[in-house]
Amino acid sequence: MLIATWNVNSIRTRLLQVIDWINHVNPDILCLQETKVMDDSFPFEPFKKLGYSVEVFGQKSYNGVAIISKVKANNIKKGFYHFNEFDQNNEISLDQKRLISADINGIKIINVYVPNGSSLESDKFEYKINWLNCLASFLDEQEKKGELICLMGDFNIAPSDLDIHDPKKYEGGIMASDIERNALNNVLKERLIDSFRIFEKNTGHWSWWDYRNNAYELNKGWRIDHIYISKELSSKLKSCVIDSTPRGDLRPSDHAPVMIDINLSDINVDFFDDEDDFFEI
DNA sequence: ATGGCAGAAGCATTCTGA
Repeated sequence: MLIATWNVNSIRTRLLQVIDWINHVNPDILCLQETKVMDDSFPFEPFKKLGYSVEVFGQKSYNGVAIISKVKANNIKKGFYHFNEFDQNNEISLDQKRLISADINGIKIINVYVPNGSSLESDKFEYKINWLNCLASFLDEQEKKGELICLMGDFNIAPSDLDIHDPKKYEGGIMASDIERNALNNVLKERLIDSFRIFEKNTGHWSWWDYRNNAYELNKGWRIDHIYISKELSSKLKSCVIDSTPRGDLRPSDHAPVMIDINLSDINVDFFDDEDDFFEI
């Protein structure tokens, strides 16, 4: 089963490239970030024509996430829903459309677009850290249910200096600070593993290249798009790949898609309690 | 130290991103 994540930086602008990529790669699940479109304007039809179902959580101009899957998603949740009942005014939970989750093929799929944070001195940085703390408590809730988790998306954090083309230059700055890395590790705790690092221990692998300064041509990138999986899934993981080819297209997203291949055959499908979580393989 | 490039909104220019 192929599971992919891609920050497309506007789904309407990138539509043909995304459809083309799906036709080439044939993913089972594709999580999108920065769709930048309200739900009623999302281009559903091209995906439905290819046999995919689409779940969206969008807003005007900014942010926006979507889950595109061959098997229809169950138990779709938008935002940090676990806060909503007791924290109606929490802008972290309700304002910016940055998280959508669903159960697909016995796995809890969590698609996130983590705030960028601008700079360490910015109010947006505080928002980023608060948002990550909310994500940590969201995962605490999921963990209580004992689900297999695949948490993926644009994290806007390089987990280590190996994930930055020039770590000295960006040391301690946005996407590279200890504060962000600690907040990320608090989300992951001991329960989630970086799929990419199971296979690749070296530097030089990027998922994002700045539009400016010829960064892609000079291969000056960062690895900030990640797929984290439950420990129980890691033994079933066959590969994790960053496909940088779409970044070389005309008018590309500044991010490349990342994907994993999981051997689904021996996952226990009785995992979920809810009856409507049963599915066909 | 600064700006550079791109997208959306909306029609000149600003806001946001990373």
